[in-house]
Amino acid sequence: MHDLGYFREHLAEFEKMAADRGVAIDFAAFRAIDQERRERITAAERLKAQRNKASEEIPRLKKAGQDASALLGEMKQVSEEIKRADERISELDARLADFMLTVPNRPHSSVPVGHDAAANVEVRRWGAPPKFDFKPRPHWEIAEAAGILDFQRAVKITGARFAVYRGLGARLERALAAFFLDTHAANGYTEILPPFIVNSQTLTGVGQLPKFAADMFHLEGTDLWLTPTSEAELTSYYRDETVDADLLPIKMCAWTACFRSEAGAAGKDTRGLKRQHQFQKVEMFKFTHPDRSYDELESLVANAEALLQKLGLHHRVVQLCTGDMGFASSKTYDIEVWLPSANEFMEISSCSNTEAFQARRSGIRFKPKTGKSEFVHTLNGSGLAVGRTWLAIIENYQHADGSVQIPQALQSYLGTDRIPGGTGFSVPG
RNA sequence: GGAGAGGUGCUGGAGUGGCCGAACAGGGCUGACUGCUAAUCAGUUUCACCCCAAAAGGGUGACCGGGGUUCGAAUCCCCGCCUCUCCGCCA
Repeated sequence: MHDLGYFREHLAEFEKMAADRGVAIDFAAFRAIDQERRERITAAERLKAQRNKASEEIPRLKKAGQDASALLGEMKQVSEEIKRADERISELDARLADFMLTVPNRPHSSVPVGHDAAANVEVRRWGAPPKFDFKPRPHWEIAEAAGILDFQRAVKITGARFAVYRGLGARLERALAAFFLDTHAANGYTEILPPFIVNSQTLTGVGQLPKFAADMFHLEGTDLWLTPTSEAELTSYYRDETVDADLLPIKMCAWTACFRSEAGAAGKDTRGLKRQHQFQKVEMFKFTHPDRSYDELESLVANAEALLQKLGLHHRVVQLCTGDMGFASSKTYDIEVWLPSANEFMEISSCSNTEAFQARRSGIRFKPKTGKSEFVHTLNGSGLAVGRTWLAIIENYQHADGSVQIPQALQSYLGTDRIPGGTGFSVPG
């Protein structure tokens, strides 16, 4: 219940947040429950003080050889009353905790107010769309013809929204992940290889639970889930710890598979790699001092953009408005890469400062030189979504003959400068 | 998966029903003292919640987590989680 004081103190700001994000939250119910809880605690604690006094009195009476049975009987009554009161208090505690866990983070004052993506603001663009003297094809056509991607057999193995990468396709995925991780390492991020399965507490700490249970894969009969993003693992790395202030900022990166049930996305992006149940992502993550977190957000975005620049991919940076931001975020920049076949931009990275939202839920503090320990700020950003980068390369570097040119930065990882085109539209056996 | 041992404060480690928020040692902090460092001496050292306008003060709870027994639980009982040792199995 250590969030309670913080919550009460900022209630007005939370109400403003709900309006800005366009979500309905019953704050009146919160106030009523909070009020009753306090009254019950006061009453219960009075009884407990009485019980404690009697607990000193009883052995004294016994030692003096006096009869304590009257007091014993009275205390039995009191104990039962205490038990009933405590049960009601835990019930109220649970309701307050549930309530607080479903309230999203407060947006930073610099975030544009709006209820949907229409209110997002483009911050900058880099590069230009590639020019084709033929009609550019979508990546699934090119890739299946080239024999580097196979959806048909993925259906056999698992089901819809899964993919099999093959030959240079598989190697391109691996090359991208390695290129990303090596670049991050050079920028001072420590590489982490975490578990891909996480427990409920880890997911609650980042804000995925309890609200978004339906968007994840749950392992039946356990408290475990397939991770939807390594942001969860990286946050929980320091869960319930107080880190040394001198260590901040702590920068980490991780390559993992990510799993999303994509509930509610039926019929959306059903062709191609864009929206899969399983995809790979390299994540960048920072634990920072509260005074530095917005500077660190800018450099985090710059680190992600630099990857696209080295790959020569046209992209833009968009600042999300209040209504389009994620549950845990105070401020988010999306990076969107150009997609020739669709003639539009596609999200390839999302970089957020959650301020102390996740740190509070996860109990991550730092101890300053003087004074009390404080919550750190946590930042996360894709650097980058590997599958989406893969498809962006296939589409942006395609040739009329179906072959794909490989950007310079990737050639040593892939061991070739081009993926040969295929003639048919089905993957060979 | 089977058998056993165990989980106490910043750390090590006592504590088997009331005198334990917790001995003792170490560490940290404050002060004193000694050219400096070191040593020595004295003091101090958790967090959450409730009452109180606030401060001062008072109170409640917390010895892995959750239940139970009892007037009273770190201590007894049950369930769970985790760690260690041995055996089995396995990439």
